[in-house]
Amino acid sequence: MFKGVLEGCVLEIIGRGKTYGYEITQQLRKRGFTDVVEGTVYTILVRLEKNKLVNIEKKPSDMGPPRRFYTLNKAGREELRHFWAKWNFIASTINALKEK
Amino acid sequence: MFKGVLEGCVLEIIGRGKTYGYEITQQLRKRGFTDVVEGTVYTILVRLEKNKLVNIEKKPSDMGPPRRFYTLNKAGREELRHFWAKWNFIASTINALKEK
DNA sequence: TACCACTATATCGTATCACGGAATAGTAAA
DNA sequence: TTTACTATTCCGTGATACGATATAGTGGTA
Repeated sequence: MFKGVLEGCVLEIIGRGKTYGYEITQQLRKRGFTDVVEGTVYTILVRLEKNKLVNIEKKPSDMGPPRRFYTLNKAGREELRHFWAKWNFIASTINALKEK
Repeated sequence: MFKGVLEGCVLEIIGRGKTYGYEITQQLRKRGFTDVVEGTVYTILVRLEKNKLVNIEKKPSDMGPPRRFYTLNKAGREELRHFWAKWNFIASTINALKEK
């Protein structure tokens, strides 16, 4: 029930525009997920690819090795919507438990 | 980072008064965690015991086999406080991501 | 009696998730 | 040439939770 929260966050970030693993990691860190490591993000990206939720484009970079750019496909956008619905449910359930 | 959310919920329920595995499961279901199964709760209870967060008392029941009643000890109450602090942080981080 | 429903605990195997570490690769600056 | 930074990949591991099943006790009912 509580699984895949980080995956949902990664989906959300990809949903905001074409991006790549390293940048996603930076984004997450900046946003409060301070101790997310690259390894974690890349495993999630591999999973997203395996589950066919993303399109991938490989482009050379002048700042290091080539980057793999991710965008959400239709299934990915659908999954993202599911994720937020699930999150809202979880958050309200737990907040209710907290308060009463 | 997202681990142990269900464990925290179990701690909260125990924190409200002496209770036992089966009853905890019912409570969780009633409160929205509709598909929590006994197996899951018992693994958590074993973990709480192993981590010395609870006191246990065994009492006969006239409604079935004897029950193992759990209460939080000092470490358990401390852990519960930690859990809610962590949860508040997670919830606000994710809600911030959701909104902007 | 035999069977079922409900209460209650325990245990085992498994999948998934996320972590941590290390290797590899590329560019640029010191 | 060494270091720092960007960037990806892979591998091993631990923790969490799920699912299924076994066991045990009580009470009702056919």
